Amino acid sequence: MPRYNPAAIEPKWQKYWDENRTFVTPRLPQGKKMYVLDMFPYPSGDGLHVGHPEGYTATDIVCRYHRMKGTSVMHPMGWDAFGLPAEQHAKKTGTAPRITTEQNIANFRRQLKMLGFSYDWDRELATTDVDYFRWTQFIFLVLYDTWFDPEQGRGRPIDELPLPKQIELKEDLVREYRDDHRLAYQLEAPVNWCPALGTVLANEEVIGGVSERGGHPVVRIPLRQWMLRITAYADRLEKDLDQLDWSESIKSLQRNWIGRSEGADVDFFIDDETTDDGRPSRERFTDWTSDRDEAGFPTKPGPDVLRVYTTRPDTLFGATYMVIAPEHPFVRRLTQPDQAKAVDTYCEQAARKSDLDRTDLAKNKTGVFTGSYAINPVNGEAIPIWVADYVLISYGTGAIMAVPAHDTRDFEFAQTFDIPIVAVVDPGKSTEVDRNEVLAGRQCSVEDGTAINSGIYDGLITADFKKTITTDLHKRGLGRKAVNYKLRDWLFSRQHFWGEPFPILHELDAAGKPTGRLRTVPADELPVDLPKDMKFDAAHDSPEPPLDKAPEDWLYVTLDGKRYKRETNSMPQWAGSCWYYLRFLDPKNDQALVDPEIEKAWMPVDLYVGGAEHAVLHLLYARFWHKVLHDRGYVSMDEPFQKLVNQGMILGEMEFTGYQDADGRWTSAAQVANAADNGQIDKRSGRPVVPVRVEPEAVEKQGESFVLVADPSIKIDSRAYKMSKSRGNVVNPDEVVSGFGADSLRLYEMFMGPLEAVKPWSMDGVSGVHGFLNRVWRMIVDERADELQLNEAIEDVEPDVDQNRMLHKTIHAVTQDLDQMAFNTAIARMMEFTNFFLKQDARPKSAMEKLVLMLSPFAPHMAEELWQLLGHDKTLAFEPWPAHDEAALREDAIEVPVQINGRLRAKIQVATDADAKTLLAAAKANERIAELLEGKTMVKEIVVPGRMVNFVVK
RNA sequence: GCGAGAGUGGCGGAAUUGGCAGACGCGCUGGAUUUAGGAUCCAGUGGGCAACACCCAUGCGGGUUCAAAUCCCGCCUCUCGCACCA
Repeated sequence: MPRYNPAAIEPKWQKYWDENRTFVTPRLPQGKKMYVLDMFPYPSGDGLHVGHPEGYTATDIVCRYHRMKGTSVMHPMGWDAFGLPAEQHAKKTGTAPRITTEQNIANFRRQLKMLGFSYDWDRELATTDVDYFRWTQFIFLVLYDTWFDPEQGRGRPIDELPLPKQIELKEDLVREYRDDHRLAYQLEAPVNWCPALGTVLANEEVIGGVSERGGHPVVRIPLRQWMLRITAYADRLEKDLDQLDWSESIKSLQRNWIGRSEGADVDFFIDDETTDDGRPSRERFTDWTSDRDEAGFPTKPGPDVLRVYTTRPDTLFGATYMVIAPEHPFVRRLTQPDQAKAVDTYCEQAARKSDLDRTDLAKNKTGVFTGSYAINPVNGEAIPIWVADYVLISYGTGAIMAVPAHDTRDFEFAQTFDIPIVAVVDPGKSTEVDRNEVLAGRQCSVEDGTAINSGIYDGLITADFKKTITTDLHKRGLGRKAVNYKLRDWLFSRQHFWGEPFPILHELDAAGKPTGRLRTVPADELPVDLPKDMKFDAAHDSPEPPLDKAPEDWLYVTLDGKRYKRETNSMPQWAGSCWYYLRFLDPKNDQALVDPEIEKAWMPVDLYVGGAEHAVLHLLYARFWHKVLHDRGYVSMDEPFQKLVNQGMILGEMEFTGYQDADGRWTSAAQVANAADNGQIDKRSGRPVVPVRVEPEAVEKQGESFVLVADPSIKIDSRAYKMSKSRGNVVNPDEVVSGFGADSLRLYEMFMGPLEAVKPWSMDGVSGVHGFLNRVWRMIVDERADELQLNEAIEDVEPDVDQNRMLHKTIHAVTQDLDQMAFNTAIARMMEFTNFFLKQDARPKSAMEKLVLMLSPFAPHMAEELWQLLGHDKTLAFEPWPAHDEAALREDAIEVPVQINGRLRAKIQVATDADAKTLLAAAKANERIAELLEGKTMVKEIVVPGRMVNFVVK
């Protein structure tokens, strides 16, 4: 088989690596270590997608490269295998989720092996393995057993939680107090229950009050849930980003999500007793302030105040009303009888809306007046308290002071309800707003500026004002500096079968009702496996988890004479992926989640590659767990992923789209607008049009855009779309491998462009790199012979100077590119090498060997085959990476551009090390330059040795 | 609206950080070989031009500099994320 035949050599070498256990990693690294991790896939029924091999090829190249540089490399692979699709499949077909999952894993494993990745398959694991989720459950117990000590800034065992004196000896109170501090706690939280689908939906699956799939009504009902107190770690999760080698854009996504803000908590006096006009009395307010003056600012607000959080304490004098969220506990209390009906109706409506609906209706502010007033602590003025759903109960204190002059939302609200607008910040000269309009209260300005209408604070600039007033409020016991986060606690339970069961038992009383007392399943009795034989209903009629219908012998447990019911919620898919990188290090350990010695030797993950879709949640959750495990002494470092790279999405092939109406008449793409019914119309005629795929031949570029060749007045859209089944532009790796081979697929995915960029697929591009591999093959192999043998141009001779220079230039460039993960340019370098040596009649064997070694991380199958042909009897996986020789790079002469007034006019040949003087002389001696300089006045001569010469003349 | 990133030939993309714009690949054009080509080889290929002279050209408009894709200012467009977070 003298022709390059990937279908034969790829399986051959895959078998070789398997049988020789080439990539099995030792327990502990020997010498320098490198832990390279891929985000493990969810093994869907559709199989691998060309997006998967992109990141996997990149990490495989890095691993193979570093092995050749003598590093101990850890490179495992596994499966994020819990998830809803297998459960839905079970409901439809009756096939148990475990069966479906195993089939899908087998398919994924086959596809990954087909691509020749150098994973240590002995470490393979799935989050659904009972031996694995035993430790996921164990970590849950750690979370349950931990409270966050804000003073030390770390998680500590719950029995170290200091107890307030008054509860010390009361068992039930102690229990409650502890439960209130655990990192894992229970909460009644609303879920989206869809009776028609018989399932609980995630927020993003509910659109406009109905399910995304099928459009069935969804109701929000409260359900007991498990929560994880990730907010306790918000500060560390944000700060520690600084020490990580992640792209700024991912860090900023995380920072954004955590959403730290600094401001102040401020108490506004409210009172059940009011004067005739319905406002709190002056005297009682004065008494309150003097009380506060003595007692200071209380940690928890009492019933006599409405506490707000603000990032703009400098605008306190401009607060003309207050707003509390419809769910605020004071709503009822503050509502005056004549407002009761309006407030009730409003709150009821708000309760029915999902968070999403509330924000969708952002355009118009709604709200109702409660009839009550609060007193602004800085100026003693009584201001009305409203209820409005633009204030969220889940952020800050669920109540705000509204400063319409300097907050756009408050401004809109105040305009709608005709509430006074008082400017307290003079924006000065501003490009954003009209200063006079702002001062008159007709325009809103959120900019910093100078304080006005603010009593003794007038004249202060915003930043100083904030500091000063926060200190003053604190002194008078009216407020305090505060920090808030957008990050919410993590809703950690799902009403699904196919997830990790919680190791939690609920105590039952004699009547079989829960007493509210919990008991954990002891760590040494884990795992809690899922019940084996469970029937699945296509839908069930209650939002309770499916495990509620588990067989009784699973569901009920009797311990120490007490009866318990198992927790029937299951953990979310995130749970298993939160710590898999630790288990890979020690996957068979049945004594610990990971042996500390091994953990210390291999962690942290030196390179983590995956899609940007996990930029926020997965990475945040995993970092959170890692920090808890660190605080509790299970792992040595407090960040798991040192370097993170996100591969860009691979889009479908470029498409040209034109628009036609029902009669087949074209409409220019520039004229197309979205119609109300999701369709598209011609803006001018109003006729509906439909997108039509246009062949590339029918299109040409004209100026900035593409137009129809047949009618250049018709503009055509050109873009690549995300691959999707519905668009029919999905590329299947199996297809590419059978057409071109795995090496071509790998090479193409790396050659497309920078790893992190979003890029469109092109089958022609695959055939392009396939052609390159063919040329490499022909450069080394005698294609005309019947037997596999070396090309007769391969000779056992020293390279000549030019050949040697090309060789070492290539080594130098490829090595540098690999260090920077610039795979596309590394491949280009090897193409140049190949183009050069194909023209050489004598190809030194040593040079060919070095190319094969450099190519091996990219196209390992072909490289192994050629390496063998070049006379080696074992794998090249551990051959030393070629080193370049600086001396070989030297050129005798170089070409230097000569410019006149910055324009290229000639190129001269000079010695490589020519100094400025020589260079200048050579430039002036050039015929063309001399001619052009004739009769001109020299203003300046710029000479950069080895680079260029520029004459500035008049 | 806020945040991040990006705009370079027909297409994907290079450009050692201010120093010859367009490496490498695709596509296209011409030629060679071939029964044939979606195989292989050779040559060409940013635009204008008879021209290898010259002019224009890195989203647009200014600026700094001997010199700008690269630095500064102001716009425009696209992609992604967040979205009433007080």
